[in-house]
Formats: sequence, structure tokens, C-alpha cells
Amino acid sequence: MVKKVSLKDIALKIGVSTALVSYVLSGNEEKGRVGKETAEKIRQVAKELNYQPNHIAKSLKTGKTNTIGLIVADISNPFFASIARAVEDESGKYGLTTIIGSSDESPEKLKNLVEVFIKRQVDGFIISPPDHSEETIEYIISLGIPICLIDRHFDHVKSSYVVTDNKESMQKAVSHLLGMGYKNLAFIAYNSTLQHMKDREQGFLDATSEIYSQVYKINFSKQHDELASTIEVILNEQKADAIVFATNTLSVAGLKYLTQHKVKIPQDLNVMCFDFSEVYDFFYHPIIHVKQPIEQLAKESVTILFNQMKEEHLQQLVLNSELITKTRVMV
Amino acid sequence: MVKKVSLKDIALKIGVSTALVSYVLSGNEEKGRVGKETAEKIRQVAKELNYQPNHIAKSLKTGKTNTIGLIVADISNPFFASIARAVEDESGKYGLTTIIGSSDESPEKLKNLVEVFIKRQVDGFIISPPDHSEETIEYIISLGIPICLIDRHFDHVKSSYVVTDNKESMQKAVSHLLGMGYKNLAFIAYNSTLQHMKDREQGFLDATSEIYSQVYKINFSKQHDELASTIEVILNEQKADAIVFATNTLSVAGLKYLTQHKVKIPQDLNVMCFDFSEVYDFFYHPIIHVKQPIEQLAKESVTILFNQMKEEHLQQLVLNSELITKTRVMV
DNA sequence: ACAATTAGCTTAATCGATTAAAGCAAATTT
DNA sequence: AAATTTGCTTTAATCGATTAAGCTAATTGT
Repeated sequence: MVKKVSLKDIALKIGVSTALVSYVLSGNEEKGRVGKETAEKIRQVAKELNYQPNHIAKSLKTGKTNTIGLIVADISNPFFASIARAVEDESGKYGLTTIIGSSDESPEKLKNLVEVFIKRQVDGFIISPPDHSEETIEYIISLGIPICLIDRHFDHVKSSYVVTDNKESMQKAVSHLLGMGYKNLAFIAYNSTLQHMKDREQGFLDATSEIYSQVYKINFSKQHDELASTIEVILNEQKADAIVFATNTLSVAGLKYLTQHKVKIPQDLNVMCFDFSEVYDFFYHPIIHVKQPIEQLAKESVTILFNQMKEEHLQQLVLNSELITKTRVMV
Repeated sequence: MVKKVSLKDIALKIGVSTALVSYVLSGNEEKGRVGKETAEKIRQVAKELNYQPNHIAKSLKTGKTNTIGLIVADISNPFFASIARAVEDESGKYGLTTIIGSSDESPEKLKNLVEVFIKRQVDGFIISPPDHSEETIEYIISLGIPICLIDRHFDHVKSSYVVTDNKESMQKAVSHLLGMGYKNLAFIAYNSTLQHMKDREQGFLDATSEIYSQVYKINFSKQHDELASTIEVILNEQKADAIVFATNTLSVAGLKYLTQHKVKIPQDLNVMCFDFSEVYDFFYHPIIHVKQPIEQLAKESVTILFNQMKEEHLQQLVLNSELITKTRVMV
């Protein structure tokens, strides 16, 4: 391992103090009132020796690590993977490094991850919180650590967040379905107290006040079985003409179930999905879905967090989503 | 922000030196030869004050950050997202934190990421290297930084790695196709000098020596157009009865193209894919594919890297994959 | 001409933990 | 009784950068 060049090496070589070198290289010449020639010389030698500042020493002194913690439900879920990718790219632009964790929708796991990340002294958090994790979020806030929630938030927790306009998106999307002539809708969502889930449900209810519809909620932990039995009920008892799925996992799992049970979409039953999935491209007919602005969500969350790390102000952002009714054209 | 508790606070409270506290809390009692009572007292007060050691100070002193850098082609690609998830989980068990980067298959981006991560003083790397990135890998090695390649490696670069037995997997899989009666095969791979790609091609060639077959290579950067035209050629000119795809991106993109062009699988043409994808579940007939042991690859890479961080020895590991010929049963 | 300012640079403390070396009793050996 | 060992603990240097405070000589003001 080659020995690292430190401020001291530069200082020694030129014959000045490390203080001067620090002033110049951290861009505080005026503050240190460094002479022009000396400054030039320092910069030159620094380049010559290929000086790389030691992040860790800097962190120890300044208390800032320039690292942020991103915690999502599951990084192997394409939705969150896309968020992670965009957060990673965006935070890089600000000189921030991102460490990632998956909560598996468990408040306990979230708490553990948060503790690990705090020990690592992250400067801020971007979190897509699981159900019943208010305490941990409030704990972070109480420590004065900047945080920006993403995709989900708690109405009664005072924090920054970036979310989609879930209620309006859902309402518009379902209205579109009604406009197509469907009259007996089923809505499948997770059993959750999270605001985004409640909003999506409300959007569905607002849009379906004049027709027959049913809302089904399934538990995240037993979703496989419950989804299957729910769809059975919808097909055999409710005899709905379209199903609205509230999330991307539900959408994909639902489509899979329908496909494997030879239910033709949209002939036998139509669907309305939330979030984009690659699998939509494998249907001959377009899968109507609400496309959240994932990249924008991620980028804005980084920006909001970054601002919050400098100044002390919260920001809430609600972004519009897009209703996709046609298959992308294959060029 | 609540003031952090340091060694000093504990020392002060008890009336001992910070050295003693450090010895006890870092588990070096014997080394410091600390008295039993004192040690107990220190532990007690540490718990009382909820002492959390300062990672950064420790890193500065020890030169170890307990952080590893994971660089894959694209974290939003499900294959790499799964790897990332498993690496994250596994490294957590060793007390390591993972920072992730996406190279987008570009050697320049890789180099930049590596530089950023080195500045961050990661203790080691797990990298799925893009084509033509030998230099950067060798650079890391020359710095004495532990590294374990994953999924891909360079035959002529002396490093640790964990890969699948690409040649054998492919050979077995293609033989299976032949056993099913297919006699005119097409192989679609990326144009790449990476060993795993060459191995997969060799596996294909070894298996098809007795029948008619064609190998097509497309460029990663123009894959969309080239894949389309290649499949056209396969369908219209070669008139192959089955296509073998060399990677998961090719598999999914190929299936998508075939589906959208109403090519029935397996009636009109069968396929053999590499890696699992969620989209396979949307076909009525099973999609034959080679399933790499993703989790195991990831776990082993962490273990190998961890060992390498302690002792100075390289390790190469080749794992077996599984040939999937049936659809998973939906319970 | 003499005080006040300013430009240019250094000193030294600090962040928090680690660890070799040294100190000092008490206990043991010679 | 002197010498050595053992047990327990402290001292102090160190990792590398930051930054308030201090110092000196040159410059400016009146």
C-alpha cells in the first residue's frame, strides 16, 4: 500500500505550516489571508504529489461525513432499485455517498438499520418507511438528523417528504376506467395505515361513488395466499369487470395469478395497475397503469435533503404521475 | 442534536484514563491488564450513558473503515439488484457497510467510481467489471486493496472471484435443448472480451458441434436495434428452431421482441434463457433457463473479500447453476 | 512620527479513539 | 533486604484536517 500524501507532506515540502495548506486547499484563502504566490505554490505541489484529502480526518473534525442513508423496503424490488439508482446518481452530484438498506417492510428492521447508519454518522436519511414506523422516524427527527421521506409519509409526522399525488392519480385513473365503460370494480390494496395507501384507496372511492365497487385489503406478510383467495372472490362472487391494484408488487403478482389462471386481459377482466413493470410489455393489450415519476421523486428527495442539511427548513413535495393507457411502441 | 458520549466522558465519570476505557470496551482487557472491578465499572457506566463508539475516530486511527464498495453494471437491473441485496445482508453480518455504484458497463465510469470509493477509503471492493476494465482492476490490486470480482472475471488478471460455471452450464443447457429435438440453434450474446461471455459461447459451441448453429454478437451500446435485426435474421434467414440467449437482459429483451411480433414460444420457436426473470412466469409454457445461484455468489464474494481483508490470500470460486425446465408451481 | 491597521503566516487545540511506553505499588523471588 | 516480577493504571503520541487565536513586519492614517 502506497503511503498517502497528507497536508503535512505538502507543508513540509514547501516549508509552510499545515494551516496554510489547509486554508488554500479547502478554498478558504481569504479567511487565512494567504499570499498569492504561496497559494499558487501550494496548489502546484498538491497537484504534483497528487494530494487526496483524507475524508475521515475531515469528518472527525467537522462532524460531517457527506454520507446519506437510503432505506427502502427492498432494494431487489425494481421500484426501489430504480429509486436507489436515481438517488445514487443524484447524490453523487452533490458529493454525497449513499449507503443503502432494506427494511423488508419491518419497523424493527428499519430501527436497526437506522441505528447502524447513525453509528456510521450519516448526515441525513432518505427513507421509504414501512407501516408503523412513526416512532423511528420521529426519533431521527428528535436527534436533529435531516430526513426526507420518499414515496410514503405520515400525515401526522412533521417531516420533509416527496410523494406522488396518490389520491388524484388514482381518482383520475379509475375515472378513466369508468369512461371505458367498466361498472363493477374491485380494488386490491395492502392493509396499511400508511398515508399513500389510504390516499390511493380514497382516490378509488372518490371515483367509484356512483358505481358498484369493492375494496379488498390484504396483509403484506401473507400476501401470496390472500391475494389468490381475494382474486378468487372477485372473479367468482363479485364478478367484477376490472381490478384496480394499489401497488406494483400487487400489480405484478395479480397479473401473474390472472395469467396463470387463463383469465384473459382485457377480454375476461381488465386491470389497472400502479407503477410500471417490465411485465406489462408481455401482454398483447396495453396494461393501463399509473406511472409514478420515480426519477423525479428520487432526485427531489436528494435535493430536499441536501437543502435541509444546510439550512433548517422542511419541504413537502407532491409530484404528478402519468396515466399510461397505451403500450410503448417498439421501434 | 444531543451531545455524543465519548470515551472521555466515561473516563471522567469514573475517574480513570481514557486508555483504560478503550482497552475494556474494545475487548482488550488482557492487553491492557485491567482490574476486574474497574472493567466491570467501565462496562456498566458505558451502558448507563449509552456509549456509542465513534466509528470515524476509530477509522482515522486504525485506517480501517469497515466499509466495502460494491460496483455493478446497473443497480436497477434485477440481477444486480438481487446481488446487491444479498451482499448488503451478508456484509451486515460481518459488521461491514456497503456503498454501491453503477458503472453502466463503462470502464470510465468504473474508474471514477473506484476513485471516489478509494477516497472514501473502502476496505475492499466487490466488482462486476465491465468489458475493458482490466486496468482499473489491476490498479486496485496494485494499491493492495482487497477485491473480489463477481459474476465476471478476467482470465489473465490475478484476483479473487466468484463466478458461475458458465461454460458447463451453457453446455448442459444447450444439450438439453438438443435432447428435446431442436436441430438449428441461434446463440445471441454480447460482443465482449469478458471471460464469462466467452465461456458461455464456448459452452454453446461445445454442445452444438454436431448440429447446425449460428452465433450472433451484438454491441451493448446499440443493443436495442441490433437485437431486433439479429432476431429478424434468425427468423427469416437462418430459420432457427430455437434461440439461446447469453444474459438476462438479452433474454428479457428477446422475449419481449418475440412476444410483440407474435412469435409463439415454443410452437414457432423455442428459447433458452440465462438467468431468472419475473417475466418468465407470464408465459403459458415454461421458459427454459439457467438459474445462477445469485445469493450464493453474493454471499461467497463477501466471505472471500472478508477473509482477504484479514489474511493475504486470493480465492477463486466457481459455483454450479441450475437448469430450470419447468414453470414454478403456483400454490 | 507614532499609533493603528493589515497582510501573511504560525501555533496549538481539537475532533475521539488507539496503543506503545512508562509509572508505581504490591507481591514474589533470591 | 534487595531485586525482580506482576498487576493495574496513566501518559502521551498518533491518525489528518480544521480553525481560532496569536505573532511579526509592513503599510496606512493623521
